[in-house]
Amino acid sequence: MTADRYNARDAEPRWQKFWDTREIFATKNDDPRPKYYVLEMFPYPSGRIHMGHVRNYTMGDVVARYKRAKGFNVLHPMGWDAFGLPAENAAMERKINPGTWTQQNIAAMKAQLKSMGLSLDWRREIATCDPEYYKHQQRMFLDFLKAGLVERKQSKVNWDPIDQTVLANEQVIDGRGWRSGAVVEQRELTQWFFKITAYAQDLLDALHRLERWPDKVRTMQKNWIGRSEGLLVRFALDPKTTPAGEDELEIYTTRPDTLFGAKFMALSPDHPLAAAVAKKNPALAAFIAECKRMGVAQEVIDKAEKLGFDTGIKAVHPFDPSWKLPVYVANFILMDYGTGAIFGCPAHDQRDLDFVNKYGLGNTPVVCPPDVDPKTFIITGTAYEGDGRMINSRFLDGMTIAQAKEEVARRLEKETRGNRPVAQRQVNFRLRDWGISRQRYWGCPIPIIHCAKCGVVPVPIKDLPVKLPVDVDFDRPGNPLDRHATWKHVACPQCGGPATRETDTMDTFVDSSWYFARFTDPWDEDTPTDRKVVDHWLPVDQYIGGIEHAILHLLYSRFFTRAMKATGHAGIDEPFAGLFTQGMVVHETYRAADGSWVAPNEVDIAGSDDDRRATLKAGGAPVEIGPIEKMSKSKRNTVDPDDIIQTYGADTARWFMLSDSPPERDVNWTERGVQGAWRFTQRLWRLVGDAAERSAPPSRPAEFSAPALALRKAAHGALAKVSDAIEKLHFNVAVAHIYEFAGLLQGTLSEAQTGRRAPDVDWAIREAADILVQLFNPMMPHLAEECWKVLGHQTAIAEAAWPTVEPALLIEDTVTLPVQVNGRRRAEVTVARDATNEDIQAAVLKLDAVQKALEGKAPKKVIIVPHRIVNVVA
RNA sequence: GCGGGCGUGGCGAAAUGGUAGACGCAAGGGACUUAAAAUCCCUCGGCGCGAAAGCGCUGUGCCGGUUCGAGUCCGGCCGCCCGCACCA
Repeated sequence: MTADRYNARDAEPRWQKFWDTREIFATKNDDPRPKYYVLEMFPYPSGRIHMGHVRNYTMGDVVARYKRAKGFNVLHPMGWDAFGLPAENAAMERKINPGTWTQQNIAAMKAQLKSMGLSLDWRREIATCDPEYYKHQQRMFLDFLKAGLVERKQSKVNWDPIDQTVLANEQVIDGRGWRSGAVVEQRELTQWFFKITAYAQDLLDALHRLERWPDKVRTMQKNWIGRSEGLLVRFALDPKTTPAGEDELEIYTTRPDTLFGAKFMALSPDHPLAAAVAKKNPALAAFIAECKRMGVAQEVIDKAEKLGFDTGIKAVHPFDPSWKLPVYVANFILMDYGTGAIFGCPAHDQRDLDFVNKYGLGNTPVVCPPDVDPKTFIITGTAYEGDGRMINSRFLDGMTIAQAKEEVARRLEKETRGNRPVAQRQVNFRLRDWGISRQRYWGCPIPIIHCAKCGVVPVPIKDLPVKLPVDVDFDRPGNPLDRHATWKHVACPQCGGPATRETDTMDTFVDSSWYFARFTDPWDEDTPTDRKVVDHWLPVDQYIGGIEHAILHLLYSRFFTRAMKATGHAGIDEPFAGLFTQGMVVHETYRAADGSWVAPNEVDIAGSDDDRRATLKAGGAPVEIGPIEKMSKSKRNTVDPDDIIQTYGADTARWFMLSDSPPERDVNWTERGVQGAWRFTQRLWRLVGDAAERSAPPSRPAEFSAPALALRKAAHGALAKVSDAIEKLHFNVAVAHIYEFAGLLQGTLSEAQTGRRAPDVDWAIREAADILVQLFNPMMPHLAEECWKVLGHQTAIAEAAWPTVEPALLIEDTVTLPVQVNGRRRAEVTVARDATNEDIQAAVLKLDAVQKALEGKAPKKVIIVPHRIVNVVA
């Protein structure tokens, strides 16, 4: 006999302990079975897990448990992305050491993850703030440096003068530091860079091979890399108008075909030629200063008007020495794309058109759209950027854009000035090198020593790790490493003289760019990876995480894996063979009368769906129900996973996360939905209990009666469908099939209750119950273990093999086909499975409904799709 | 502006070009109960006919097209969401 109610609070910790002590989820590297590596993006240890984590890790766990049952040696590890700014903020606010704060958070979140019943190999746990982890990262930094993949160079950065740190673009809001509120300055700083651009073409090309990645992510990366093919053109400058030493201007264009529509040239305010002219022209110097002050914030750019300043310089058209173009400095030209200079063709570029309309430079259309008379084609407020034939372009007239591009390139490549061709073809990328220097404490120290005599000296590998000092203070802004009394002062490894450490630390995205490789052998003390082991496990077969990492983390990891290959730390290019990006967890919002946000657990909801009313639990004041939005602290519409697990159990939370929406879409967390999931766990428990009371014959019956056979067919059909859905990560579909099958088994049980008990039916019921429990085991593992035991199994279901479909049971003797007449469904016909088309046609034409629909006409054609449909065409 | 995705009942959603709405939620009706909860059964896109079983028409944002057959493929609109963006 089983208890009436399933008690998750009792069962879940018990089974978690069981799995733990038996080390059921400990993965061996030398296991001979085929490998399967499933990974969810590891969390930042903020202190508490949130529902997004629950969704992410539940999906991964379903895959892990399913693949394990299917006979794979599954690697399913977990760790902590443990460096980052929040720890420093906590240090400042609460006077607690960032390391201590992080460790406390890890302990708390690990307990929460354990309460979810995830099938993780915790022996492989890593934290990126652990010197045992980051020493290997420092080692790879040095190897990358030796391989020419790391570079130190000056670059323009956002500098917060109050916090005295570099800010990422995302941390600059309306031109001000997000924390200090100070107006951010543009500074030239010397920084460390990973040369991701060295792999720009390869990172782009390989996207085509990532077939199990969402198209969306591939497209985003493609756009981010931003390849363009164009022409570098050297324009001669009219010496009469140009400062000494400057005789030409090189520009980059993807539209050399529009060269005869040129009206002006434009330089970036950061262009050296602009600086040269500004030396003798205070008005230009002032203009350039104004442009730089505008900054890079998105808001500013959106609103900024196109502004220019005429330098007085004239450039000579490459096809016509008598054609002179004015050279402007313009605020919309970026120094770090192409050459920082352009020629402007206003008729076919909106920005250029806006510019000439402001400065009265006019425009000449050179590409005429199809079906438009060139004589009447004029451009006024909107540039024409489409296809067409060349006009007003001398020798290009009549050509297509592609032909014209080619013709211009061919001619200018042949022409020379000063022994060099006037133009050359060039591929350009939008992608920039990855600046990894951060003026922060809580990150991986960059293992470099600066010596006045020897310059930049790598820390010898034997001296790794360069550990972070623990005795730091956060009472002032700025980098505590820089002002630490002793830490940075060291002897130069080369000359032994006094030297200082690099006090910048690495961007935390470096930490997460190789953790998936470290999981394969986290015990290796000497090297970042064991080549045999890492090449066995990688690539990750299924990676699961949020879309917010579509570019940064996923692109950095792709680069890092290539760099690891180049330096012998791995043998592959692509780290993630399969990628799945899950949707967010969203929830209704609530607002009190005074406009303040109210949390879901402070609200009572009454009324039906179309007339729902919310009131405060405390006091009963009315609450306004707002739109459904992403769970966030600011809107207070979060639900605490601990509360849900306490109230309903982890299995219920997991089930609901999977059941309601397709995994890539947002899921709306509702109390009703969770209750529905909870009721289903209880229903399964009762159902399995009832089934367990059937004493199945010890051996399989030789023959099955119709009801037994029907149940067996349903069980094996469900098995096939659920397996297929899990393979495709269609968890909501898998859940639906389980609901359906559970309902059917329940129906059979209550029918069998009233009738005479038959051994073959009982046998089929026991088989069906076993299959049912196996099917929901990946989603609700604790309940499954408990049910498995009730069904009399001696071993854990976590170690049971996935059941095998009996293919014969999926084949019906007869099939029922819908019959259409002229595409409208009129009847159905049941025929033998192997009936010939002639038989089917004869049977169909005999049907009254068909004859009626034909209205005496003879059928022209009868289309029979085997086992699918019949369509009679009259 | 460029790129990508989506649009199906009251709601979340299913549906290799082949019976649209599986499954769940909500709702309505019934059984059980002193009552409630829980549980079980039935109904559930719209319109119409019928006492009922059932039958007919209509229906997947809008307009066209391809096809024996379109939620699905193609073209054009409309709407929503997401990403990128003075990238020459």
